[in-house]
Formats: sequence, structure tokens, C-alpha cells
Amino acid sequence: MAADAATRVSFMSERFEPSSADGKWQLIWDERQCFRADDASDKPRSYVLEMFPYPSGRIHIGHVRNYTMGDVLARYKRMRGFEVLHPMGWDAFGMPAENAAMEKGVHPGGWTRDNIAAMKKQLKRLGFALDWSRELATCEPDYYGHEQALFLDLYEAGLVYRKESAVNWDPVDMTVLANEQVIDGRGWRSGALVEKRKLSQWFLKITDFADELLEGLTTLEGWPEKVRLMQENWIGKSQGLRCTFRFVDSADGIEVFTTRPDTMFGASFVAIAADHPVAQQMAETVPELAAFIAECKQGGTTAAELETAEKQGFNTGLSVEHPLKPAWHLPVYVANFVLMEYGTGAVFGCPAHDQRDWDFAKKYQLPIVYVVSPDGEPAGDEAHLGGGNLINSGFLDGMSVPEAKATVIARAKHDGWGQGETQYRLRDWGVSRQRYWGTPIPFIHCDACGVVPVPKEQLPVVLPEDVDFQTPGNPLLRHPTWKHVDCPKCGKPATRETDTLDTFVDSSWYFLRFASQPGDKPFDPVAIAKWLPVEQYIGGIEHAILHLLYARFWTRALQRIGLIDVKEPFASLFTQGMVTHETSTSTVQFSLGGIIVAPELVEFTNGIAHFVGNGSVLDVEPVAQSGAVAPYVPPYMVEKRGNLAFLRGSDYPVDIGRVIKMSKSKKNVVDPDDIIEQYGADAVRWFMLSDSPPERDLPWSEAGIEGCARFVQRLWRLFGQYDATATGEDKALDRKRDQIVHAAAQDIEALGFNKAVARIYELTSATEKSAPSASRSAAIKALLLLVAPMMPHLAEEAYAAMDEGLIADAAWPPVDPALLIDDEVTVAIQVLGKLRDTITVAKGLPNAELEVLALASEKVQRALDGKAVKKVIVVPDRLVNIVA
RNA sequence: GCGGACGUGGCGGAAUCGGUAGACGCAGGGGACUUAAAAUCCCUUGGGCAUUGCCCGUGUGGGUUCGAGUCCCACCGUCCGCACCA
Repeated sequence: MAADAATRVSFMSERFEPSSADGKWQLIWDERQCFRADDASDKPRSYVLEMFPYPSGRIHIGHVRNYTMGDVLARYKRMRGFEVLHPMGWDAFGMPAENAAMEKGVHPGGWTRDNIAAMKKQLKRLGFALDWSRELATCEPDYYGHEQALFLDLYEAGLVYRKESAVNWDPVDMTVLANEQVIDGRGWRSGALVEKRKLSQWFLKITDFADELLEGLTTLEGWPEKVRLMQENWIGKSQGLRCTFRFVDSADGIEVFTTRPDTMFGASFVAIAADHPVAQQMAETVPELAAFIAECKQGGTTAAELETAEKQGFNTGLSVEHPLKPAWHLPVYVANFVLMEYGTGAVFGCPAHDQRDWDFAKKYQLPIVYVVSPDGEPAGDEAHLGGGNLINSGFLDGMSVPEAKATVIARAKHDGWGQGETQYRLRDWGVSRQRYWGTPIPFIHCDACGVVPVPKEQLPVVLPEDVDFQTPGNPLLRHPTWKHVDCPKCGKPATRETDTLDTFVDSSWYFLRFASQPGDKPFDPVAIAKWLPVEQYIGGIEHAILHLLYARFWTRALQRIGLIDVKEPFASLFTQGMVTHETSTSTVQFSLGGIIVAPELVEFTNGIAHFVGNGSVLDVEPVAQSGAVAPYVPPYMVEKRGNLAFLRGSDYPVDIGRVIKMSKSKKNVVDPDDIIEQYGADAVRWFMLSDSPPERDLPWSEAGIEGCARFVQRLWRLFGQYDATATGEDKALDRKRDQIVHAAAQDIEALGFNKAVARIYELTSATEKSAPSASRSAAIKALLLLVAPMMPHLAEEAYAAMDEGLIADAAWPPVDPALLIDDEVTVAIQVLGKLRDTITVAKGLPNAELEVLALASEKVQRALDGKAVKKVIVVPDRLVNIVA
């Protein structure tokens, strides 16, 4: 392709101008559809994906970091000859749209679609190499309609069911939450204390996959250990014995689950949860117990409260038989530390080997019998939790803990009072939400036929747009016509399900829809097989459990019912750190007629503070004097002078505080649009990649971004010195060039962007310092290709002036393997492990010669000070250590 | 309480296998250019002593080793996840 008028550039201008260049190249990439993924391509494939955003209205700096990383990888992969799929979409259902509707009187759909348009524009300004032809929004019927179809498929396969259960009710968002969405007893979004309510709910049988999901973690080598561990803990598999403790002289009993069947001979009581049916029934006739149960329910569930809460019990007076020794009777307590939600809601207490049981036994003077001892002697003054051999346990005596566990389980099964069982912490996923702005659940309630699935040919069940938000609650319930339909089975009048799906369902399969977007079905299995799994997924650690567990589950569920042939959706996962920023607080406070004025509403003329609204002169008072809390100041109002900071345009000092996550309330947010405007997309992208390793937090700084913008110009000047006609060889520079090209490639593949950046600086300096030669020009060109994935606009602009075509279509520079190996090496000379000298020698010099050279060193001889050499250690090409 | 990650200059960090600690960037200091500023370029920058040079230094204390930021043990601190999970 010849350089045409649009792309022809010269280095006439001294400065690179992002304000004109950025938009120009973005348009060219768009017009030529440079980043459109070709399904039919026979190149090797690479699917690079970043977690798609919720369209809140504006992208934040965290998105910029996330998408820049993915973009560098995607562009790099393209340069390496891969057919790259790098799509973008919108996780567009959710509460904020409804909140906006209620607060501003706008429609959630209109609000969301406006936001998408605005954010898309912002993403385009950053020059991301995205395949926009595959853009999708989960709030559109052509997405959620297919989701409804998949939901029905899962229903048919028995993986969707409906049941009445106690659920987590968020009183602020007025909806149900899944267990994963309750954090410290509060709603993950609203922060409101969650209540328990009984409701009929739709559930997905994620527990059917508990073992698979756990096992699958071991295959995910490209995932951070931390995330795998978090999911493992969340699934919470534990193996043990489920058995019955029969009431004395009765056929009935209490079912108990334990992971320590080996300690059964140490049992001294049975404890049941306050809401255990036995306790509930007894409470009806025993007021003292009813009072105790009520007291248990008052206890808080936060970490601190649990830590300090005392173990409390209520002796029911009931007795049960010990299964292994029926003549032995144990008392039954209702205890505040037993949870109905886990296991069977009942435990047997073995004080010697469980700290909670120990505390409980001490309080209620119950026997404590050691049955496991590490060395044949009973342990000390607290519960012994470790291993050892069985004692005081009849036929188990002398066995190891695992042996005893197996023996007791076998005995229980043989005698018919229990069996081995695996328990999971994971619960089924409740997906019903009592909200409007979500995917309608495709079911119909008929008085005669019960719950009937919407026939597939009637999909999508479209969300009505004519709703009002004047009254709180779900507007679908109040809609005059929408919910009234005829029953698909019997034809009589029936009503639609008015709950919608949890938005985490929407994000559980979007990565499949990106691979292909047929109109008549959710996806094309052939395309899925081509593109999936995602080679590299990038997003925030906050989704370690929620989204990432749900997406794994959906993929496995769809695989089980035969729709796709993929088990794990994301081969590699990368969780990036946050962008942080220092906080600033004003040392003075402004007021007008006694009313405090926020710093943003202050402007300075000649250092005098005026109210922005009407220009009135403001009263200024030191914060320390007024005793008020120092007001936070947004970054644009802070002016640094040397080591000090002031309110811009004044002499009022500002205190620079801790570097923390950007948040509106701390006013330390920087807006991506502002910084792109000021420094250009490439400088912003470069900053996102520099300095901090990508998994760690990145502190935003004014000085840092300015440094990046300077580097953009420095490269521009260097690129301008490219001379295709230069002659002469600079072997050292050639070597450096290829070594850095090679190392930077490895860094990018390992997502070590900060290291790649450091190497690029290094090559830049070396090239600048070199004399004109063909080598120098080659180094400049290599540098240009090296920075292309990171600073694509600068790279296109410079490339247009020196070569034909687009850098978006250029290949990664080839490397001469011979140049990767140095022919000279610097060898460290140590005496007794301390560095005394270095010598530069030919690579591969034999050890004996190195030793001779080392001993010949004047500095070595001085350090030896006449002492006899005992031993010499030589590491070829690296080091000589002389032991004297 | 359980599990995990981390701790290196003024700051962000590098050191991939146990082998020259501090690459690279930011900030600081000095200088050149300029009437001046910006921009740019050069030098310098872990601490201490000092004449060549030497000593100390990767949270603390031990250990292994010819050699430890890296491995082992104990402790301190920060952050994250889970949590009366039987």
C-alpha cells in the first residue's frame, strides 16, 4: 500500500501534536477496519479480553489501565502474526440505571444508551485496537433474548429450579442478593444490612458443579494462585461423616455432620442451631428456650462481634445415645455458635479437639476427654487440633487420625447409622432479582398449569420501555399490560414472571457471544471452538469470586448440555492493580456569611479568595484554628512549588496526604478525558504501563505523566533523525537493539510492561548517544516498532514518514540470534565473597585462565594481603571468588 | 482465628537459576545554551569515613553457603481473602 495523502507525514514539525495526530489515526484505523477479527483466517488465533465495563457514563482511570494493558498485548500479538480477537461490549443492565431513572426522571434505557455512546467515544480517544463490529450491550433484546434461550436450555437440563427459601434481602436496593454478593452481612452494592426473607426464587444448580469447578482450578495454570485459592475456599469442600445420634428410647434422632469422625469417643455433648427444627418445636412449649433463641438471633455477624461473642448454650434436657456405645448418653444443647446453614445444623461437641467445643465445655462443666495425642501423652490446657494417635477410643486406639476416620466411617455404614459425606460451603446461585432493568426471566405463571416456560419461538421476552419510576419497587409489577399473557399450555389468562435475572448472568457468557453473533441462536459452536478459550483475560481482583466463578460455571453447564466444547473460558487470567492518587487537604477554610464554601467554589484573583458564584470576597480561616475537618481539594486546584503545595493561584498551603484509591469523596480523581486532552493518548497509555508492575497499585502523579509526555517528544525527535541512506556499522548498538527487542517481547508476553518500558528507555538512550550509521537507523526503526503497541499514534505518525503502510499492519522486528550473545563479558572478582574488582574478557574463557587473571589483579592481591589462597570458585562468564 | 501476598534509596521499582544490589523512571543538586524563561543537553545523587581507598547497607534476629535481596527458622510490620464452616 502506498502512503496516500491522508497518511503522508513529514518531520517538518518539531513537536509531535497528539491533538491532530491521535484523531487522524483513529479514523484511519476505523475506516480500514484494521482490527476486525477474521473468523476465516488461517493464522494462529489469539483472543485477548478485558472485563467489559458497566456503562456508568464515564470511563475512569482504572478502565484506562485495564484496557491499555489488553491493547498492548493485542497489538503485540498482531505484530507477531496472530489473528487477534479483541472485542468490547457493555455490561449494561443494573441498578444505577434505575437509580438515575428515579432521581432524574430519565428512562433507564435512554440513560444507559447515552452512557454507552459517551464512553465509546472516550475509549476511541485512547486508540484501542478493538473490533467494534462485535460490540454488544447486554441490555438489548438481541443479547438477552439469547440469554433467555440458554436459561430455558439449562431449565430443560434440570440445572434451573425454583424454590421458596430464606434469601438475602437488600432493603435499600429492594432486591434479593446471592451469597457471593453479601459481604460482612451487607449488600455488595448498597452497603445496607441484609435481612432474611422467605421468597420463591429461581436458582441455578452451581452446586452440581462444585467438584468440577474445584478440580478445574488445578488446570488453570495461567491464573494467579491467589484467585484459585479464593475460589477453592469459597467452594469450601470438606469430607467427613454424616450420622445420627438417636434420642434415648426413640427411633428419631439428630443428624450431625463432622469432619472429625475419629474423635467420636471424645464426644461430650450434641449441639444444635437455634433455628434447628428440634429447637423450634421445643420452643413452642418452653418459653425459656424461645427467649434463648431470640437472644441468639440478635447477635451480630461482623468479624469483631463474632470474635468477642461468648459461647452460649441452652440445655434442652434431651439425651441422645452415642452411636458407637449406645449405653452412653449425651446431653443436647441449643448453641449460639452452631449454624443452620452449614452441614445439618447440628454438631457433636468434642472439647478436647475443637476450640469452640472446649470453650463451651469449660463454661457448662462438660467432660473433656483427649482421644488423639501426638506422643501418647494427653495434651495441655487447650484443645489439641493437630494429628497423633488415638487413645481412650476402644477399638480405635493406636490408629492414626486418617485411619481412625476411615474406620469410623466404615463402621457407621456397616451398622447403618451414618455414611461418609462431602459438604460444600458453596450454595446454589439464586438469580431472581426484583428489579426492572435486567433480563426478564422467561417463565409464565398459570393457575392451572403452574410455572410454564415461555416457548422458544416467543423469545425474546422484551422488557417494556413504557414504565414509570414514580413509585419505588419493580415497575414490571405495575405495568398495565406487560405481565398479562395467555398460558402457552392451556391458553387461559396467566401472568409473566416479573423478576429479572441477576446481572452476573449477563456477564457469564458474553465472551462466547463475542466469538460469533448469529441472529437465530446465542452462538455458533464452530466459532466458539476456533476462538475459545480466551487466551488472556484481564480485569480487577474484585471479581475473583463473583464473576469469575459464575462464568466458569456457565461455561461448564453449557458444555455439559452439549452446546459448546469448552470447559474453562479463560486460559490465563491477570488481575491488575488499582490506580491510586495522593489526597490533598486545604489548611484553610473558606466561608461566606458564616456558611462554609467548598474549595472548588473558590477562585483567586491576585491571591484573594472569591466565591465563584457571585465574586464575593470570602472569609479565610486556618482549619487548625476553626477545629473543622480539613476539606479535600481536587488535584486541578493544587499547585506544586518545589517541595511545597498551594491552592492554585494563592499562597494558602495544601497538605499532601496518603496515596489511596481514587474516589469522589476524597476528591483525588483524575478524569481520563482531561489528561488525554492535556498530554495526548500515547503519554497516558505510556504512564499506565510505566514504573509499577501491572498487578500492583499504580500511583498517578502529575510529575510522572509530564515525564511520559516529554518522552513522547524525545522519541519524536529521535525518529526524525532516521536516515535510510546512512551507512556504517555499529556492532555494539546492533547487539543492544536485538537484545532489547528480544527481552521486551518476553516482557510483554509475561505482561511485565514496566520492564519492557525500562528496556525501551535504555535503547532510546543508547541510540541517541550513537553516531550516525546504518545501525543507528536500524535501531531507530526497531525502537519505533517496539513502542508501536504502547504508543500507536506516535508510531503511525513517524512510520508514515519513513516507510509504507500502517504500523498497525507491521510485523515485530526480527532478531538475529547471534547478536543475542555477547562476545565479551564482565566478570566479577570477589575475595571471600566481597567484590574487589571486575575484568572484561572474551565470552567463554576457560576457568583456569579466568583464575589466573583474577589472581593477577592488583586489587585482589591487596585484599589478599599475602594470605594463602585455599580455594577458588569460578562461575564461567560471571564470577571468580577467591577464598583465602 | 485460618489462609495468602508483600517488606529494597527521598518516591515508583529492577535484580528471571543463590553469583557485581539499586537497572529504568520520578524527584533533588550542579552546569551548558538563553537578555530571561520554557524546551533541550551534560554531570551528579543509598549512608558513613576518606588522600589512593575502606566500612556499612535489601523490615529484625539467627542459620545454611566460598557467596544470601533471593534458601531455611523465629519474630515484627503492612495489605488482601475467608471466618463460630463442625
